[in-house]
Amino acid sequence: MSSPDADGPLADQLLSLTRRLHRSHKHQLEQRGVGITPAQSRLLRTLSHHLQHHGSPPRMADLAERLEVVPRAVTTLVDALEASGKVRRVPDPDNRRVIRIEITDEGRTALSELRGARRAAAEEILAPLTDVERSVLGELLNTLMGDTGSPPERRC
Amino acid sequence: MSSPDADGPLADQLLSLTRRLHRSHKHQLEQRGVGITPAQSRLLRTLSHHLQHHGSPPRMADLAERLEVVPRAVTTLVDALEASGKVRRVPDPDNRRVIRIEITDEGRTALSELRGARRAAAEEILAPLTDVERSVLGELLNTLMGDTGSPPERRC
DNA sequence: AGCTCATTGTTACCTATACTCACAATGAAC
DNA sequence: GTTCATTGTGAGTATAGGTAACAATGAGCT
Repeated sequence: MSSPDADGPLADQLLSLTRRLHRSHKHQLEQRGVGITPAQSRLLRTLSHHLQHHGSPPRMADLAERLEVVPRAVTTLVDALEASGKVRRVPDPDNRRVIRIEITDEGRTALSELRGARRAAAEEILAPLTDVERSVLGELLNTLMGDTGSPPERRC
Repeated sequence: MSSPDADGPLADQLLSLTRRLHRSHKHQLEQRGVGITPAQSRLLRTLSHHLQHHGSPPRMADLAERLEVVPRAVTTLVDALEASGKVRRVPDPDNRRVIRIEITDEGRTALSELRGARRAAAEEILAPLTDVERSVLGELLNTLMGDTGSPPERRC
């Protein structure tokens, strides 16, 4: 704690930086005509990630936990993605309350376009950094994001 | 460019991190009953910063540029801050188009409470990092935020 | 003078994201 | 089988931002 006052400005810069990153990401998505918003993009990637690690498509609740939002927020996102044919709601045969979210072929196509958009946005923001600096930043972010996975509704 | 594919996940982590930071900041502001939103908090700090560096209170357009939003977005924020007595709209005697935004005593009080909230939010998020790591992160962020100050309306 | 054009802030409206609350359907436990 | 927990969603709200149109003002030019 040699300089505790530095954390405030540090937080400010972090927020400003990510504001730019988010804007750049949104901009890239619009430019490329992928037709999805940043939050939908994040959901699609989460979908793919879950499938790789669990084999089965996630439930709405799984997505909510992963995205760190309340389940209700996921509904809206899935609504939009389903309307544009990127995902499909599939009822779970074992438990009629749950809905599995499957990615469609169109969704997979979007995912790859999306990867480009995300990379371009990252490149635009991270341009001033060398490869070494990027990996250092990556390490720091890994440390920061490592453990705590507390959803907002369980805060307090 | 030893591993260009790393930028995508890096961007993801950056965005996730700031989602948490933003949420924590909001949470802190609510807890302490400061009665302002994160965006208003940012405007207040910008106000103070401008005053320190220019001596005179900023115009709406100055704030918009500094915050990297369109002028219209500033109007809403100043509306809210003025309604709660934190700032004051003062007409410029030299140019009747411009409005100077002055911070009130109540606004200054809010600023100090706000500093605590921001620090607490930063602390909550940055907890896993040592002092050295924080300064490294600070350096990286300085590099990233250094130059480009392009407002959104001038993008493209 | 007057006429044109740029600047400045704002009114009105729209979008994206995420929240809370209430609720219906379902499963689980006693 | 009545009670309780889980799961997803309808309805409504708040925050943050954007566009488009506009009125008021200043500046430049003839």
